[in-house]
Amino acid sequence: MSAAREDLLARVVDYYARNGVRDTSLRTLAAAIGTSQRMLHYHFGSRGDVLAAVIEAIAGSQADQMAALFADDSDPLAAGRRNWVATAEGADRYGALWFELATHAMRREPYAAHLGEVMVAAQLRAFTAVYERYVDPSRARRLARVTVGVGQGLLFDLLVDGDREGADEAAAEFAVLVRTAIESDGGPPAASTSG
Amino acid sequence: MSAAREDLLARVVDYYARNGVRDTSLRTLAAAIGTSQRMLHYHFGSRGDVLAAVIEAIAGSQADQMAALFADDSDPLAAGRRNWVATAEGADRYGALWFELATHAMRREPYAAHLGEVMVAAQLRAFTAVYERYVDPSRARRLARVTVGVGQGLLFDLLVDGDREGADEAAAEFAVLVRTAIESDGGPPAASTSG
DNA sequence: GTCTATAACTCGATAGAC
DNA sequence: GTCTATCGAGTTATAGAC
Repeated sequence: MSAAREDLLARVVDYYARNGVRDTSLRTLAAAIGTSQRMLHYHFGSRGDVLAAVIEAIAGSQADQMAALFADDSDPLAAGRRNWVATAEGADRYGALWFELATHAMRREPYAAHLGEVMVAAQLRAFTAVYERYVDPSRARRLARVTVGVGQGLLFDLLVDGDREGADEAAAEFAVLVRTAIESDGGPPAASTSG
Repeated sequence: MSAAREDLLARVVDYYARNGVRDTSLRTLAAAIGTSQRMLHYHFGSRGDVLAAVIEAIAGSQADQMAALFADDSDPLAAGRRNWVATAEGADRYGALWFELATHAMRREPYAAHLGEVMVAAQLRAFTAVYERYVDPSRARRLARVTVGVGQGLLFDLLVDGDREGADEAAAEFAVLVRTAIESDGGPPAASTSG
């Protein structure tokens, strides 16, 4: 994986993020990012291989971001807040591409399997681990799925209607709902060594 | 709008729902639904006009479904439950198309403006009206946005990982969160004539 | 309204020099 | 690694008979 390829890939991702994947030919793409159609074939292979490389890049950086957001677990519930802030900040740039690529995973395209895993399963695991500090494992799983859903859904609505303030307020409201639920819950069955 | 066109449109929607819009040429589409490329042009116009007609059809039936789901307001909170059931039932058939078309609204394509309105604004209004029976208008708006987001987000996760049972459980868990929040809330500021 | 045929164009992919 | 040139297939859209 040469430096030239890395450089090219970054520009391809940026172009797709701004313009979408659909209706973008290799010709148009190459001209827009200052390279030639020939170079795209040379570095990536077919058009599908370009898309696959983009999807892998997005999946990879999403995984990295997740790891960073959940690294500091001194205040586990804050991970949810940090996760939403990061999501909303990247919305303008990567939001629409996020959903467009997600549809590839939904249609079970093999090259998008890893992305699907990162988009849902990885997040579910992370939030389940967080909630298991406060409630029993079964409810932790349910709360995790709701939380991941809220993240995806608020991003969806934000991208469609552009109401960032409303989205932020809703995220805060959800945090209240979760805190209330956890506080009135009996807590995890086993003893937890809270840090 | 002739009966032939209506009939054709229904088949186009069905094909797009099963196969996606991208990478589908008019030739392929026409052959698959038992018509000719010429007829698509005749009834709809350009390829873009076909897509616009599909989007309008989806927006229209979504609006109809919403109206039906919120018509019976004897138990307002049940609307959320009915909404989720309807969403999950249609997931396999229309879920991926829903998100694919949503990206057109996110990119502010003019022909998708109405769809965006139906996908978010209309739902926000409906759920805000529901919650205003229980809490003050400001919190009702926030809860409505969370609720709409949960619907979109749980559908997203369901389509990506296929876990219908997990999605249903999460929807039920969210209903518990909302009920708890409403019960511990002071209620709406003005007197409400509860039915 | 429906058909066949085709014009005019763009696409992905490759050839081959440097 | 990067360029220009091009092949062959596939695309939208239209023409024109019935």
